Amino acid sequence: MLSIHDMPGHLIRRLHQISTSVFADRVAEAGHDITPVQFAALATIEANPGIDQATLAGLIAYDRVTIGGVVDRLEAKRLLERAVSPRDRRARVLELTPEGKALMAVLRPVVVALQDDILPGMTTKEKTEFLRLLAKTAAAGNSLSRAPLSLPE
Amino acid sequence: MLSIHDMPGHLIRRLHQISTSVFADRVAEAGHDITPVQFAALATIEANPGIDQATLAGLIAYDRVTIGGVVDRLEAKRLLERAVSPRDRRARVLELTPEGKALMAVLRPVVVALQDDILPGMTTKEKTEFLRLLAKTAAAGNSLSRAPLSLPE
DNA sequence: TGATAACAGTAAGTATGCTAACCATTTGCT
DNA sequence: AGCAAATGGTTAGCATACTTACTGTTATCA
Repeated sequence: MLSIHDMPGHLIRRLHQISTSVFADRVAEAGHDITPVQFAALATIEANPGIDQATLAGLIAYDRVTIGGVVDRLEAKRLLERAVSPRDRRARVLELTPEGKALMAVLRPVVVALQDDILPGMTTKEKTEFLRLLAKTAAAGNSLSRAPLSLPE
Repeated sequence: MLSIHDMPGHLIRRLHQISTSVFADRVAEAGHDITPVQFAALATIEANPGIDQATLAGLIAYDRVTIGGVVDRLEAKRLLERAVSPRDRRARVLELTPEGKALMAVLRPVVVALQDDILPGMTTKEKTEFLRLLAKTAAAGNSLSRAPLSLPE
C-alpha cells in the first residue's frame, strides 16, 4: 500500500515547501520582503530590460495572469516601471527602477547563498547528482506543466 | 553567474508545477475534481477515522488554517463529516462519508498510477535514486518548513 | 483590402498556503 | 482550587497560481 508519504508528488511538495520557507527566512533576515517569484521577475527584467509581461512569464514559467499580479505589486513597491510598448500597443515593457537595481545588488548574493541550504541532509556528491536529475526531469516534463518555460527564439 | 534557471529553488518549483499539473490532468480524465491536498486529507482521514483537524494537518504537513479551508470544501462536497469531539470540545473529529469512501476507491489507483508520470525523462535507476534522495532531503529539512510533518507519538 | 486568427493584458473567480490575532477549552503547575 | 500556558479552530488578510472570458491590437492570408 503506497502511503501518501512515499508518493513522489507529496515529497516534491514537501521539498518545495521547505525551499520557499528557507527563502522567506533568509530574505527576511536580510531585512527585505520579496517572494521567490518576485525575485525571479526582477532578475529576469534586469537581464532583459524592456521585456514585456508575456515574454517574462514564459522565461520564468508562469502564466500571464499570475505575472500580471506580481508586476502590479513590484510596481507598487517602486521596484519597476511599466510602460506601453511603442512597438506594440498591446504590450507593457518593464524596466527596473534604480531602487529595483539596488535591491537586486543586495539580494542576489543572499538568494544565491541560500540555494545551498534548501537541500539539507545530502553529501556534496548526492547534491550534485540530485540537481542533475532535477534539471533533467524538469526539462523533460516542461510541456506537461500549465505554464511551460518558453524561451524566445 | 548563477542563473535563475539553474537554482535548486527554481527547479524544485518547476517540478512541483509539473507534478500538480499531471495530478489535475489525470484526475480530471477520471471525471473527478479533487486537488492534491484534498486527496491527501481524504486518504489520511480514511486511514485514521475520527482524527481531528490539527492532527490531520500535522500528518500531511500543512498549517491548521489551510486544512480548515480544505475540510470546509470537502464537507461542502459531502465527502466527509465534521463533528465536535466528545472528548475535547475544541476539536473537530473527521470521518469520510460513504461517498467519500467510494471516491477514494476510484481515485486511489488513479493517483498511485500518475505518480509514475511526474518524473519523466529518467531511467528506472535514476528515478529510484532521485526518490531516495528526495525522501532523504525532505526528511532532513522537515523542521525548516513552516508546517513540518508531525506524527502523533 | 478585409476578414479572421492570434496575441497582450486584464477582470472575475477559485483554491492553496501562509501570518497574525482571537476565542474557547484544556492542561499543567503551584 | 486557581491560574497561566498551551492547544484547537476560526477570522481576516495577503500572495501565489491557476481557469475562463473579455477587450484591444497586431498579424495573417485569401
